[in-house]
Parts: sequence; C-alpha cells; structure tokens
Amino acid sequence: MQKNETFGEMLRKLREENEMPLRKLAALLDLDQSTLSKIERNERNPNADLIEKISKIFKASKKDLQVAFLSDQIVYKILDEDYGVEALQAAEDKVTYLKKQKQ
Amino acid sequence: MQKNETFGEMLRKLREENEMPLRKLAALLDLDQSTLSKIERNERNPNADLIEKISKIFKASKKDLQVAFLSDQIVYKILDEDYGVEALQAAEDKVTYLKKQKQ
DNA sequence: GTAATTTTGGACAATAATTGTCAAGAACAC
DNA sequence: GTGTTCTTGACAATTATTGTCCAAAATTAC
Repeated sequence: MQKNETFGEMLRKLREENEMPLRKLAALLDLDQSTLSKIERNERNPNADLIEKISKIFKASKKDLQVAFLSDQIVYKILDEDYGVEALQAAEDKVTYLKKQKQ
Repeated sequence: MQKNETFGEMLRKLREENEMPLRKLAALLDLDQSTLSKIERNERNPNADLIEKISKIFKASKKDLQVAFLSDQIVYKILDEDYGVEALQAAEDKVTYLKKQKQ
C-alpha cells in the first residue's frame, strides 16, 4: 500500500490492477459510473459501505481502505483551517481519553 | 485551559466565569438562546465564526477555542469507526505531506 | 482515418442534514 | 406565588448531499 494515498487513488489503482472497466465496477458496486469516476478522482465522497464491497471484490485490505477513507475526510476538514495540525493532535488526545473512559 | 475539554465546555466555563447569562451571550453572538444552550452541551455544532466573536467578548485565546472546536469535529467523525485512531495518524501524515508539497 | 469503448462533466430532481426560530416546560432564587 | 435562567422539542427554511441521466471528451481498437 502506498502511503499518503487518497481513497480514490487506492480504488483506481485496485481497479486498474484488476483490469476492470469503471463501468463494470460501478455495476458491481451498484452506483452510477459517473459517480464512481468522481469518487476515484476525489470529487465526491464515497459511502462508508463501499469499503466492504470493494474489499470483497478485489480481496483488498479492509483496514487500509477504511484508514484511507477516514483520513481523507479528516484531512479535508482541517487542511485549510488555522491550527489544523494542533487540532489533530488534540483530537488524538481526546480519543485516547474517551476510549479509556469507556472501559 | 483544561485539556480534553469540548468546545461547548470551554464556552460554558468562559461564560460562567464572566457571570454572563446565556440569554445575554446569545444576544451578543446574535443567535437564539436555545441554540447557544445546545452548543454548550454539544448538541449542536457551533459555526466557525463563533470563535472570533467569543474570543473578543471574553478576551480568550482564539487558538485554544479553534483547537477545541476542530478537534471536537474530528473526534465526532471517527469515535465510533473502526481504525479511527489509525486514521488520525494517517491524516497527520497526509497533512504533513501536503503542507510540504505546497511550499 | 472511423468506430467502439471508456471516462468525464454538467445539469437536475430527490433526499437528507443543518440552521434558525419559536413556545412551552423545568429548575432555581426570591 | 413571581421573576429569571436554562433546556427541550417541534417546526419550517435553508443548505448540502446523493443518485441519475445524458452528452461531450478522451482513449483504445481496428
């Protein structure tokens, strides 16, 4: 897995490695081909349940897909914000704290 | 500043330290008091421009407010997701990578 | 070159999410 | 009791997202 890859890039790579036309993958995923095209180029957000389907079709790592998917969303949210990096760090702390609480 | 505090908690603390009624702060912020009440209890998302106003009213750190605000949004997004913590780490890497590219 | 196939772009309605607003209720002090 | 503050829920208005279609553009095969 390439690092710093977006979900769309991962997906396109998987698809091309498997020499599957976009049109066909779209059918398998039950979505419009133009929508899939946009997802691969990060113009649209994928649905979370795409991950499940894609990992099955291409026997790809669900974790890698999920991490790429979620991290894209996070990056999108903070990239142009002031103190985005600091917020990421703070978010980590908060999550750690909350997960500890839940135990 | 208390760590692991939500934006709402920060705001409420600021308001109470300054002994300002919710109704009055709502007026200053130009929003409905019920909305402000919900923001303080993290039932609603604040607008980004609240931060500016609040930091002026209470002479509070804009950075602290912004970090609390953004990190809340991130936490909310990933808390119940699989591999949320891994995604946070990946997001950091991506942001670092992208910021470097931009130079 | 043409034809076939694949991908992309833009428009659009349907649906979902967010926002602002209101009024009534709960909690507390006096 | 009255007055004040805060919370709750409901609702319409606005905004964002989603799915769908189709034609234009790009790519590939012949």
